[in-house]
Amino acid sequence: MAHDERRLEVLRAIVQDFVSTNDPVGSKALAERHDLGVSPATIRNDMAVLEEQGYITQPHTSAGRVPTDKGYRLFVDRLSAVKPLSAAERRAIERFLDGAVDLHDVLGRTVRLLAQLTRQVAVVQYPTLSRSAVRHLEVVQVAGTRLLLVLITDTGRVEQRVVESPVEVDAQAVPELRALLNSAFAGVRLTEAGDKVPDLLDTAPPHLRGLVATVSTTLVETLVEPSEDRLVVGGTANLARGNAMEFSGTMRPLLEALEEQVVVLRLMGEVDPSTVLVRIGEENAHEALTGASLVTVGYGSADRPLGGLGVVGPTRMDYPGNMAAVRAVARYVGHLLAES
Amino acid sequence: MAHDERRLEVLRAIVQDFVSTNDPVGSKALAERHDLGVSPATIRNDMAVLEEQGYITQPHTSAGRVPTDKGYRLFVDRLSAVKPLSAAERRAIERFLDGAVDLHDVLGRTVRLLAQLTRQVAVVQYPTLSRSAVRHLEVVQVAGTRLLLVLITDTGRVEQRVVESPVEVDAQAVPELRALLNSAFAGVRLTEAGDKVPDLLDTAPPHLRGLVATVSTTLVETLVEPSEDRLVVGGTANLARGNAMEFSGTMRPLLEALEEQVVVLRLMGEVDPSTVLVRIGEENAHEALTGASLVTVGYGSADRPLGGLGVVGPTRMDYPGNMAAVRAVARYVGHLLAES
DNA sequence: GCTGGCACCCTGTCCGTGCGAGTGCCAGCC
DNA sequence: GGCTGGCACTCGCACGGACAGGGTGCCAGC
Repeated sequence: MAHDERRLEVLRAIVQDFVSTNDPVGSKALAERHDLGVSPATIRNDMAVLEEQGYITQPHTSAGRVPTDKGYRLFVDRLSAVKPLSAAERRAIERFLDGAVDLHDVLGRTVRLLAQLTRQVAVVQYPTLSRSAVRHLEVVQVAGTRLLLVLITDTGRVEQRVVESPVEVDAQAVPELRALLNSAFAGVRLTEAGDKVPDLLDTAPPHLRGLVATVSTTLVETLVEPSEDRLVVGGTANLARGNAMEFSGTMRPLLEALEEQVVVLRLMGEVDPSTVLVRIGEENAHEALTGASLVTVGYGSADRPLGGLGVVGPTRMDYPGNMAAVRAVARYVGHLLAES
Repeated sequence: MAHDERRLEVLRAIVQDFVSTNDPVGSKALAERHDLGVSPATIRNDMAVLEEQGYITQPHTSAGRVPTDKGYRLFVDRLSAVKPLSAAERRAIERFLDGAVDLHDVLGRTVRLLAQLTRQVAVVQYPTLSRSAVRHLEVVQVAGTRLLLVLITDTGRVEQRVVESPVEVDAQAVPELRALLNSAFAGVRLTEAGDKVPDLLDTAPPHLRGLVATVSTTLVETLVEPSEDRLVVGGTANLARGNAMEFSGTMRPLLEALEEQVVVLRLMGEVDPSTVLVRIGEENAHEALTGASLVTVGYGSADRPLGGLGVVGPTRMDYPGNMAAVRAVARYVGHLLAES
């Protein structure tokens, strides 16, 4: 029905105008700025219906309309096309990310890049340990009973743990231990590391057995557990951008949630590399994130997801632009980490 | 002269009142809340002198007085005693920091602890590489021509670099290379690593010489250079605390400076473990930090400084309290890292 | 050198008014 | 039936004047 059709067109126009101006948008302005082919009065009628259906609302009587969360949702789902990035932006991505020296650097650059591209707060999850495999294990003795265990994963991540041995460790035993651990764990996914322990204990020479048990317990315990996921956050200065702060109340709860990390990480957990996920306002089901939207996507390949990244900003954000930026950056980072 | 004496007492009272209430403080309120033994009129005279000398100022005619940067400086230097921490706070420090599993964790906890203790933004510098020594070097081949170099320092820090070799690397050569590097560099301060290279090249067996040259060049180049210093920032949510934002304009430049890191790191460079350094407002000589004060101190021992930590907040902050907290935390972290 | 008193200044607040933006509704037109 | 122009109505906001309160500077007196 051409009828409904136009109504959606009106909604799209409202979202676009409101995102770019931050003013509630009225029927007259809409008619002027968009070729809707109808008069303001007609638009008013459509608006009344849209409001009835819960897609828009007026902050107070006799002000323009503002999209609701539901309105943004419809916009994202049906009314927007992902905006392709400009050539300059593509180039910026390459230039920014090339020349990173290590994982930390890659993620640091990524987060800054995303923040700059979208003018929002950017978050990047460290490649999840549980999805990676052991590339190398290193054991260094730092004191009589104390060993430093360094794990290098095939995603280039380096993890360290101190292991306290109940008995003095013979310096001779360290290279043996290293060899044993590597032959047992090299190439093994961290999630499956636990399964290898019995085998390892069987094959270990008797004089090392105690030590191997201690070390592999720590290894499995601390590294299989995915709680250690970390998050890199950047561009928080963008929160303070809108002169009249965009967020309803203060932005403090948001800053707190970002530092908390756990909230955001949980949301990141559901992400996959093939689709950009958008969570709008109340959909986040977390108090601090009411009034905020997340645009997230996984990076890595479909069979080998590494983690997630995205941006968080006010619900009043440029969804198509941010979705495009997030997706493009995720692809690039995925390639970068896959080949290293 | 009892005269000057009282005038300073007035300044101290002004600073204390203003810090706790955030209202410009007037002569009458001062006389009521502090036992200065004189009448408001007298205090007014003293205030006029203090203003003349530049220690206080009035935001506008007929409002109370507010300390200037210079006033805070005098307060910090001469009028305040470092407030000892409460037993509860000491316990909190221990409880918070114990049970950290690795360096990253220690620093993360530290920054959260400091932020919580002071209700300001906290910053902690990673232990500086250039001041540490090599504990162990690990070489892992990740592809034909690509080696991953992992450096473990005696401060427990782990650094990694990818080294691209011009020629295919023989898998056999890797253990040899590792042994060579370790015997050459183990125990050597990173700053002095460069000096060892000629020796190393002399003693290296001919077939490894090219490889050793490549690797040690990368090592020295990238690791001696202190630019890689990192900063952990926490408690930014505290910036948004003051309902009427404490900072003159917006807090955006400050957030930007904190993300920039380099600005703060430069200030951290001058820090040492024996004295708490306070930089007030304009003293920071950086635009973004005008209106902000830094309280910093080094951690580590005098002969072995590791890095710096501190808090940044509005010039209107509780200097004695923050100085005490910063010092106490630095001491504890210093011990913690020294023994690991 | 301190004190009380007084005139003065300034800001923040409260209220009333006018204006403008935007709406809803209605009658008329295509 | 749907669209349009017109019109009355409703608020929010900006402007401006009045007012109270807090704070100062100065002066004369002790």
